[in-house]
Amino acid sequence: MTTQTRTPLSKERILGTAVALADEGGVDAVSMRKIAHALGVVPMALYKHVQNKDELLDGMVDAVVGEIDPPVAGADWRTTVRERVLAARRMLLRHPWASRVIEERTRARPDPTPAVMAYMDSMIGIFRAGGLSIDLTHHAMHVMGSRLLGFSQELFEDAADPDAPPAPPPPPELAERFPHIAELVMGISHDQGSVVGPGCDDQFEFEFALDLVLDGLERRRRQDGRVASSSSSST
Amino acid sequence: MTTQTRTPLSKERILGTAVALADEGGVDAVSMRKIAHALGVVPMALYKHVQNKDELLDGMVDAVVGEIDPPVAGADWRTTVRERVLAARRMLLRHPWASRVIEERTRARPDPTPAVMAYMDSMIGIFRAGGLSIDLTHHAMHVMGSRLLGFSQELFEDAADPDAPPAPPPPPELAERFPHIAELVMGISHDQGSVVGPGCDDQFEFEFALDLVLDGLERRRRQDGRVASSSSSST
DNA sequence: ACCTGAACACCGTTCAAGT
DNA sequence: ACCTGAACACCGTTCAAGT
Repeated sequence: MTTQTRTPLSKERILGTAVALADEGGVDAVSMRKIAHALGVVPMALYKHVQNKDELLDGMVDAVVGEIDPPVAGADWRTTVRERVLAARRMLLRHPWASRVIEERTRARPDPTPAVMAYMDSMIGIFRAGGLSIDLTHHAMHVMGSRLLGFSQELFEDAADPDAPPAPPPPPELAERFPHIAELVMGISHDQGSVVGPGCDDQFEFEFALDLVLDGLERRRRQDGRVASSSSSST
Repeated sequence: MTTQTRTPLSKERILGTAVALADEGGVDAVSMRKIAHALGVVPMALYKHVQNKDELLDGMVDAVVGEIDPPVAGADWRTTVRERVLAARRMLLRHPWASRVIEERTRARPDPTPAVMAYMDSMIGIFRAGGLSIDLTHHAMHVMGSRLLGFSQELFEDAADPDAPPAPPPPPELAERFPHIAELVMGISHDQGSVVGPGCDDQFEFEFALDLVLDGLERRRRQDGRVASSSSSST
């Protein structure tokens, strides 16, 4: 009905609308019918620019992975990787649906999408330039794999909202069934100012894990140098 | 039509059928209608034992998490955690749909399901008994979070099937666009017997990452002892 | 030749009608 | 009072009919 009809449909416009819908309403808000409706178009019109929904999801993945800030030049490998991963995390926080879709689509396709390939290629290049052996770089990519795309971690999920109600103290029945969880929740609370825990600082926890992994890789790199790659590890 | 009608419907029977369907056909094979059909029952009959599909998925999560072998007694914390995580991985390999569903449902619920809580409680107990501080245990749980449930990692996904066709050498066009990936693929191939890489040994890569993390936690634990928890880290 | 509406084969779930 | 079939509001996608 609007003048939107002027603007011709294109894959970019479709992907942009799909990403916007996902950002607003989660991945369930992305359907061929809803995208078409948002564009003032009949559902079947989308199939001129996109083969099917899987290809649409691949396009969304490429769009957001392409948003990740490029690596900054001039620092050591550890800093460069760290910044790049934190940039990836910022993208994932902007698009909460993305980690799920990236994982799903990467699993479903024979190869990752081009932007994901480019991201991986760049990351491998940083490791290699930093002096990691091919073997160690390969292991490093696997280690980062579960991390750099930020899957899960929030097993506690205490709601990041700082204005949330103070969260009821753990019911005594929980303390009885799960004493160690209860101790942890209490302990975390005491370490901080507030009486009952305001939940976890996800950014801190993410960086803790990232640094733990980077420390380990740097240690392995130095060992590699000393033992001249005597271990013929698998793959 | 069969004598199945004799066996009364129960939540256990429904969950067992749902898990079997998922094991065979993936998570898409799990629908209220298909479960009902497999049980020789009308779809609405399921709603007597299960409030809705989300509750069914929660039940499936609890069923498979409950399958994880309990911790073995008498070893140091590092070995105990290692064995437990490898047991979790074995469960995830038996039920390839599980990591996705566990993540989805854990994200959607206010608290994890009871079996997941029990698993976490047990894991926390192992860390604490091993001498990790409450703070460090908390960080450790976050670090393990993305790992112990085994999300992702397979970014390469070279098909674990050892009898797969030798995999075509990377097309020269790929080597041009993604030189670092190409180098890695070639390098991995050379390190092994075969001419072109047979893909990754996922079990090896998993254990490499796990040991990297456990090494890092053990190191932090020893540091903690020396500095008497001077760092008042967030959460 | 192009576009598109109706239709197909699915969903989870509601609800009223039948026993 | 209980059970259940039809119906509702959705899906992605096919395909034939209309321009």
